[in-house]
Amino acid sequence: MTAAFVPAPATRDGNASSRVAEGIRDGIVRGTYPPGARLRQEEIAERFGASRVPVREALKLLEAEGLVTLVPNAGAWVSRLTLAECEEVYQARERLEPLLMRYSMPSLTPRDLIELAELAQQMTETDDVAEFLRLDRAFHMLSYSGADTLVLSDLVTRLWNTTQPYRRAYTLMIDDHSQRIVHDEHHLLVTALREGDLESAERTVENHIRRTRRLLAAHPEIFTDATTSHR
Amino acid sequence: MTAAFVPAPATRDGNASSRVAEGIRDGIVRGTYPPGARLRQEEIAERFGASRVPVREALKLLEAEGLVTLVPNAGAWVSRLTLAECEEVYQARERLEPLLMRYSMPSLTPRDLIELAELAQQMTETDDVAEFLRLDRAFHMLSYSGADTLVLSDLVTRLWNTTQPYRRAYTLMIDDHSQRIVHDEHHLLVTALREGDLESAERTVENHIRRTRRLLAAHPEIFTDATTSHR
DNA sequence: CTTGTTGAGATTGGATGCAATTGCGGGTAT
DNA sequence: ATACCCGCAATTGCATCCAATCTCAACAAG
Repeated sequence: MTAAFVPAPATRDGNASSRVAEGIRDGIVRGTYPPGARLRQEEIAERFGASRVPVREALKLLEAEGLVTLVPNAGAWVSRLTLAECEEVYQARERLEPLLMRYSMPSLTPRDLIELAELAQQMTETDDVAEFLRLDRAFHMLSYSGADTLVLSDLVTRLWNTTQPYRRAYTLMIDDHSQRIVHDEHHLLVTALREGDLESAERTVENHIRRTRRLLAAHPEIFTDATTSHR
Repeated sequence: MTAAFVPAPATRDGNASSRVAEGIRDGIVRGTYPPGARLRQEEIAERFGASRVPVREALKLLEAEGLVTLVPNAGAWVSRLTLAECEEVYQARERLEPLLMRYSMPSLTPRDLIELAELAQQMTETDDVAEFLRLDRAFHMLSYSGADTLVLSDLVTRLWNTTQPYRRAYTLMIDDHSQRIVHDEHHLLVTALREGDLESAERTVENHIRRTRRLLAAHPEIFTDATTSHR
């Protein structure tokens, strides 16, 4: 028979619950759902063309990922981190990401290195915050793409996800000087990878994360939310 | 009014889904549900006196915790780790637990230290594997109990949970020599904590985990399962 | 003006029932 | 004997429905 004539409602792959979870996760990471935002089951169900049952399963999943805070009989909110919690995540990342880099580096191809350099370059050329964040994430994820790990890459991705809203808030207010340092660090990382200097790559990653952590700590106002006080 | 006359079915606190999740998690950690075991929704629902809906939510939660592997339209199994994945978890622990120790140590009370020494002593006196594992877990968790962290302690607990079945399998086959080393390491840790030597405490923890990782790697037969081939 | 109370509406939690998919066993052809 | 195919039982996925609980705004008291 010829190709399918099915309209393909654009939302037809995978389970409803996984689809919903992915959608909400995406919304949180992209900033559509900011920290503290209430997530109403019915609203989400309608948004994804499903009933409330798969939505609740998705919320449970995201709760375990740390992206959503569930209060029994009350509701679900996008998780909000305190500065202290955010620093915990960053400190965990400082220790885990160099390890992941160790797994990844040996398997990075010359093609990957070229692409990394391109991403780093593109980051210097954009003014759009969303684009900046997208490129930054793509850059680092690509630098870890050589790692043939399941647990570790998953873990790191999750830590990235939970802190993404604060990276966004922070990115909105950094000055040219700080931005320059970010670019320098990325360039240093690419260089270390190119030279096959694992030690240097690991330390560059660690420093990159540490510096961001300290900058976040210097801007506690990011965490004292202006709107509601939900957690 | 006087105390409630409700029969209290012993399963009456919290949501059904949380209760079920806790129950299954407990079963996996205690070894009741071994890796690879099939988890049938209806069976679990009956076991916990609930319907299948909260069971499914619990399974989703546990999937995100890494304890359960969900295959769409097929079923749920207790997660089975390969040796490589287990080593990933242990390497992550090697980096995260010293950090957690750093948070915890300053807040440990003299009472905690006494209890730690007691737990370490009790471990040398038991022959029962389940008891040994229980004490080991209690020992380490107590050593981290000073940490006023949410993210980090949660993370570490989860990593412990996912590898618990393999610790059990491994404990079943260690000789007196290896067991002696475990006790020595615990004693060293208590000493370091007592002396307030953070550096030493961190390194002892790291070494303790690293040694276990290497011993697990020396017994790959633990991971090649004899029964089914489900993952 | 602030704080506590109360009741209706909104929202979540869970059970049941049905459709969809999978896995498995017997049968058949090679 | 082996590989393949088909059909039924078992199991999962999901929508709907009802009960339980919370939210919130209006109101009253201090």
